[in-house]
Amino acid sequence: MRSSRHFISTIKEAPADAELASHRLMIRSGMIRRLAAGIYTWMPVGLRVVRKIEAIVREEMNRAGATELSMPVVQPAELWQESGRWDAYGPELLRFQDRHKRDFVIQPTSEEAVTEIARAELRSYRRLPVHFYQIQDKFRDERRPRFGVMRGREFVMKDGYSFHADYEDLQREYRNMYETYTRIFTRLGLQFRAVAADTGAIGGTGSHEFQVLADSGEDAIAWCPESDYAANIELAEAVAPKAPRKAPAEPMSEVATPGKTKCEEVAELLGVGLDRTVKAIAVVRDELPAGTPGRFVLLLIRGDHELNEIKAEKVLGKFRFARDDEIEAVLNCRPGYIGPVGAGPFALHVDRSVAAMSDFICGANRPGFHLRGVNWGRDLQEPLPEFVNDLRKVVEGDPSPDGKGRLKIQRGIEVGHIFQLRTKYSEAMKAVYLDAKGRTQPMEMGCYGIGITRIAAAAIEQNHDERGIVFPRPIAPFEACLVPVGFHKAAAVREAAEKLYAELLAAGVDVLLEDRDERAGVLFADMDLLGIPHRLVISERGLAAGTIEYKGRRAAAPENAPLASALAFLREKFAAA
RNA sequence: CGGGGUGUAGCGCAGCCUGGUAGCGCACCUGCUUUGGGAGCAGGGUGUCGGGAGUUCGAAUCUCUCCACCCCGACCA
Repeated sequence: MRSSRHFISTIKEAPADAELASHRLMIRSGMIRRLAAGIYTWMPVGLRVVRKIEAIVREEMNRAGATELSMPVVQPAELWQESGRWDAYGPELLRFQDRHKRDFVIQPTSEEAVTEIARAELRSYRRLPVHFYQIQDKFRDERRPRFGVMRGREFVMKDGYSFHADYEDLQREYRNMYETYTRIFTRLGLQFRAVAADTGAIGGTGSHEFQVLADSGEDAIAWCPESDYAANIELAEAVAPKAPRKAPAEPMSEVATPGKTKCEEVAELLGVGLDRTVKAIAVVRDELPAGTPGRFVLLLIRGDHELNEIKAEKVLGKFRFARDDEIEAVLNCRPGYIGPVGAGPFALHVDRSVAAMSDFICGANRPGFHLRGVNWGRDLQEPLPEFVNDLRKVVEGDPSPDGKGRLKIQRGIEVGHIFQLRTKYSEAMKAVYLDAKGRTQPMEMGCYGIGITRIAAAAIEQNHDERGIVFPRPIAPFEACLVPVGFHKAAAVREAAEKLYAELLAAGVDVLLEDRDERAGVLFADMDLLGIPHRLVISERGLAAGTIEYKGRRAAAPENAPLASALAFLREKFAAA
């Protein structure tokens, strides 16, 4: 490819709203251009990266025994009503009507469409297992799209769906996909970690996420250096304290804490550790009618811990945070001073750490006052076991749930997710087959996603420097570039460049010939910005000596090689990289 | 969804407070010079000042309204 014909369009200044390095660099390098919030055009250079990622994913999926098909982006509402997701998915599901006023959706994933195929085509156990996958556009009307294509609304995803006669076979395919994903992300040149994950809205049991490690990631993962434990922080269990609760040592007393509404402030005022305080988070379960006991809940979390909403939802079902006016109406106390002692109609749900505390500090349900020396059993009723649960996020240094050491916390970008769906969709949509004995059975299902376009952003997030992107070779828009200095001035340079360019192309090297009529500095800067991993420079100076200059994108300084053996030299560098 | 902010040339911004008919840098076009790390000089403005309504002799500027986009929050007791 010649740069003069490839629409290279770099800019020096990125839009002011591009926060993330990857977002900024993708704009500056001309990989993407924004069309609307969370919606981007893939420019020629960016599209090459996407296509390379797709090719690796496709190759490994095919190798793993999956079969590619392509389902419609526009899908009828009936299918989604049948699975229940028309109601369950919420506003992220983009819906519209056609000219006949019939409802449609733009697919955010394709469980329904693929199950429709499965139930029509897979009538016999003899046709199972089957694994269909597709690589194409998805649309999710994100509440807040940001970070360029990292969290865009329209994006490219590889989504695969497998159908099995029994759970054992689903588990076999799940392991197969775990290994396939590991191979894919390794080949893509990414640093990643597979972690146990929550199954979330998609449903089912058993799930792993593949997280690219990056400080800017939106997810937090907890892992144990001493074992192979790794989980999304949403899921990671905070194990119950082992030490028995200490006996009460202080009497309960009220202390004035005017203006101190946060645990941090109260702890500082009283000169005690944050882990001696308890915060009370008021929530409401709207599905319980007004007046029902348990509609208002007070969640008790240790002051130095944070609520894990996903864990709380597993215990409580759907809930929302109480409004200030609701708290005042029920407790006659404003937020900041509420607590479990005398909390009236609020049901108490207690984190395990709090249940193990004694002589703790909490709000007094009286504005401007907290209680200290509070103890379970003595000052407030000992909570029943079903009201003591794991409600908090794990923190660095917590014991690993597998008992083999202490947890570390790291941030990550979710680029892959595999699920065992079991029979959630096959039962809802009656995807059944006949087994060897002629009995009707629901199919066991798995689903497996990879965020193709997000990988491009994640790779840049993980690989960049002050001059621009540093692409891993497998996904670089070009694996090498040939930069002639004086292409439009010196016939000798042009001839040598054309000759070597033809030789590299014939050898199958994915090379960009920089034939634009620009100053050398512009060409070098652009090649660095684009992150081309290997660079060859032809110049009059070099030609006189019979040499060509080589520089790796990460290398500090260039080196020279004989022009005659440039191809062999480049191949050595490829092999070494 | 809640709070805040911003919309002026392709991009980054100034001008707005205190109304007088639009400007800077980059990019872009022309010419000359330059030519191995984002060149220099000279010339060129490519704009419904987000849309609409209002106040006014006069609105980018003041008022109202709508829209778009961005940021923060939605763990706060």
